[in-house]
Amino acid sequence: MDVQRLELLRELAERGSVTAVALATHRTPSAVSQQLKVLEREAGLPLTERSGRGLVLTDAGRALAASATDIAVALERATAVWDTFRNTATGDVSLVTFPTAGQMLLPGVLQDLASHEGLTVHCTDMDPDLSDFPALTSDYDIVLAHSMRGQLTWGGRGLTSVPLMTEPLDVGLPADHRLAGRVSLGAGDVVGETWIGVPVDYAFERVLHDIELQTGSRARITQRFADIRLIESFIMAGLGIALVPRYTSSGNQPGRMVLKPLRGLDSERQIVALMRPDRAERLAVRTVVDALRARAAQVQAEHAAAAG
Amino acid sequence: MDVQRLELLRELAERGSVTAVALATHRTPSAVSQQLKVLEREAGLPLTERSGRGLVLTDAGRALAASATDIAVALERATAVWDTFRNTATGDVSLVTFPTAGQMLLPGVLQDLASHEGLTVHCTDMDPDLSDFPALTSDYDIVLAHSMRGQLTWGGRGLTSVPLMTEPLDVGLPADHRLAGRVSLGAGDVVGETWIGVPVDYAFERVLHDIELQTGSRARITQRFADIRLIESFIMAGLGIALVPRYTSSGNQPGRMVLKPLRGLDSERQIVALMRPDRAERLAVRTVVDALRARAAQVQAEHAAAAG
DNA sequence: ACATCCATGAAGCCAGCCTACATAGTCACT
DNA sequence: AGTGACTATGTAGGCTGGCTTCATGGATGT
Repeated sequence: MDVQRLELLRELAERGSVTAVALATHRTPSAVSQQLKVLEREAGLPLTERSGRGLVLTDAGRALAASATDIAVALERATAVWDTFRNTATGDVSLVTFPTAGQMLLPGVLQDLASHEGLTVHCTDMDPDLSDFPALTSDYDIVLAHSMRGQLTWGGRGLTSVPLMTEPLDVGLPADHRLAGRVSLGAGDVVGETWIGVPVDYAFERVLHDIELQTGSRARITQRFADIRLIESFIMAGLGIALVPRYTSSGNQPGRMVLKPLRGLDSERQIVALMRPDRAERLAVRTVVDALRARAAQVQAEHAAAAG
Repeated sequence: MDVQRLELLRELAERGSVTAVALATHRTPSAVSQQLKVLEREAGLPLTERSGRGLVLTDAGRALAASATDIAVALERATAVWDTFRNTATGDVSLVTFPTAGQMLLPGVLQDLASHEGLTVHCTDMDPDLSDFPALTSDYDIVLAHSMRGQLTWGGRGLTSVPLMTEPLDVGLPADHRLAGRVSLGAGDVVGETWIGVPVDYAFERVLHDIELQTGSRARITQRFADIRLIESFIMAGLGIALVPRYTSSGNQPGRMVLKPLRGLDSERQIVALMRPDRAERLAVRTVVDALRARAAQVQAEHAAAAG
């Protein structure tokens, strides 16, 4: 009963094809195929079966892959033990973020982690919503993901999820807008405005939907952008209003743009760190996550202080 | 980070010497030493240190050995998964028992397990109290142990313990004894008798101690035997009375011996199956333990019916 | 001081896992 | 229907890594 082989089976469960597993583990497909065959012979029952030109796991295969995860967790916990004894979080940690969260958190996090000799964090950004967050955990140690409240798409898949912060979505207005003097806005105040939206199927869309549901009117959306800077430039040009994540935006720009909270709506997003459970056990990974949490708390505190 | 090596470290933690580990794992001491050295180099910190001509684990070594157990548990759980899918508990299970429990349970258990093709149970007996029950778990899958209530010497050591039954300790009397007509006996009734005891430091001794404590008198013990049959033969010969485990003894022998419960005393022993946690996960082992539990319950039920 | 018991080092053997290459089945597109 | 791309999987051979054997050195006890 070999751990390496079980690991291969788990990779197969996640990635779905022998070739993908081979790519990910720096081996040839032949090697993977051979090892799986050995495992199957040891098990004494079929773990995979062909389906078209690929192959899929049997029930037994899936069950075994699941317990392989437990083994991986125990293993990583063991290495975390000696990392703790050396008191050094070392190694490489890969992280993928969506742009806004990265801009808000990562510079500070990397500065905070600079003191950790031997700990290298590799960061990449990837468009949100276009990418399947859970799937990314196969290729990155940490995936910064966001979700609107209530839609807990992950966690069910056996992934570890650490909440970092909840960020309110405000309404961004030009500074000379007729509503710019208000403290907060309700759905009725804003539904008639010209909106700058996000691409269809982006998560923010739901808040606009809620506004429409609450008022019974349709919002007029003329532009759709993914990039927050682009949206803000349109707001400041007086071309419309938009939902803007409070901490991520450039904030109130005196004379150009103001942010107003939405009331009576569930208008905030959860930002979480998403990980495969075994990866989450690594001391280096936990160290980075802790830094993320600290930084997120700091950002929230700063904004609370500024508002109060 | 290799599982095999961690396993070796765990064996070292249990057995205390490289040579012992080598013996147990069918390797040469040199091989063990080399592997431990590799592990140490990987860990980047000392896991063992010399002490006299042997060596002992450092704190880090012990911690790592402990997490090695978690890995072993996860691993055995994985093999249990596929055993479950094959629906066959196969392989060899080794068991060591003290004589009385073995006589009471094992014949029935082995009969019950005869239907399991490919499951072989190797049984051995060993003198109780003389042997250190927890230590035996290194060499046997299942250790049948007994303890008096309140003395939970094991469990603390990270061992898995499954209770099988609690067996009352009765007083065995010759059939023509003056107390033979009584339903039950108190400490005062029996303390003045001539006793046949067990070797000093046997667990039963505690009940006699309690009797002495309760009455303030000393019991007169003239013979000390470990073997229950021998004790019974002395009772029937009218040479004294003794504590007799109710289910294990030959029971009431019309015209020769009667058993009377002790009241007002905590006079019973716990019979448990003691296992290393990883071994306990094996389906074959669990199957045997289940059979033991069933048999034990049956024995208790039969006696309850006979008494009622 | 000697015998003994321990851990460990060096040299060499061998199994197991990998790569490279070749084969066979499945699918999509013409 | 045929061709090409893509899938998994066999076969042959090389290389790494863990084992054994033999030898060394320190610690203990008589």
